[in-house]
Amino acid sequence: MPELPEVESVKVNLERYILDQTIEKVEVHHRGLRWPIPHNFEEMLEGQKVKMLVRRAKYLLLYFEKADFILLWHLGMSGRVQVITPKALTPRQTHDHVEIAFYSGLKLRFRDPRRFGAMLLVPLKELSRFSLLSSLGVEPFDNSFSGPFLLELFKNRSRPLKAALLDQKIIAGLGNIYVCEALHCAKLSPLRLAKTINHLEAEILVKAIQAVLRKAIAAGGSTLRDHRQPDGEKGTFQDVFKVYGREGERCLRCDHVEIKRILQSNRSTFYCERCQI
DNA sequence: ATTGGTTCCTGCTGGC
DNA sequence: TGCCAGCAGGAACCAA
Repeated sequence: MPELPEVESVKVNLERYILDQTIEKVEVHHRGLRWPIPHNFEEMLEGQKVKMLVRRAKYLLLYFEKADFILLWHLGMSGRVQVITPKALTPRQTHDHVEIAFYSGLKLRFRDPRRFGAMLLVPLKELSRFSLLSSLGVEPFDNSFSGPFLLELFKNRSRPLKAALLDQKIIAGLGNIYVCEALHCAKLSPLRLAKTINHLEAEILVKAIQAVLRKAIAAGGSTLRDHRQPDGEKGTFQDVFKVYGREGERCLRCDHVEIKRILQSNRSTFYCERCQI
């Protein structure tokens, strides 16, 4: 489940391989992602030299040296980017929908069984008003993301903290795993309404979100099933989850209380009833 | 304007 | 053992 830490890890790993590399050939084997891959996709990308990679929320943005567009890439639920070197060329698998070959001999494969991912070309001049990006909320590591800022964002929000934190229009990049972990870290109940948190709690929550994300990025993200670095490495943050997926196990902070799993807007929330108030 | 519910998709799991 | 319902989740979309 690529959330901010997974996408950031993919970005950093991918940079090592494709920065300054020129695309020789693009093959699309399945155009039916979240939005259909346009028919000029291949010819637009072929010949382009990768200049820069940027992560925004859970999106990966590829900038090219001479193109007047970017490649906007979302890994969806099950998306995985695989780097293949000429020496280790493996056969294409069922859900490898897109292959990008570079003149260096390197090849990228985008594998996405559930096809919730997306690959779009967005003109640079439309970037600032492109709705998928312009509607995104604050980046958790942005300087402006502070306690008072979060308090303002949550003012008048009559939704549980869980739902508010998952909303990409408020804060960008958190998914189910890291919302659960951050709320546990902040000792806040996922059931609390966003508008009820006070100044101190907002401060603590901001710090908790950043701390959890920072640790997860350092661990290369969480590998539950699909997530891998482009070079094949797994993330390890799943080994230190405090609550996510730990229903019925002991809370690592209060020791003897069992972690609860509840459904909030039809999605699992894991939390400790005792220490998350 | 906000909020909650539904939907897309495939692979895995648990119950019978 | 085999089948199938149910679940997993990111986020657009729709309805209230």
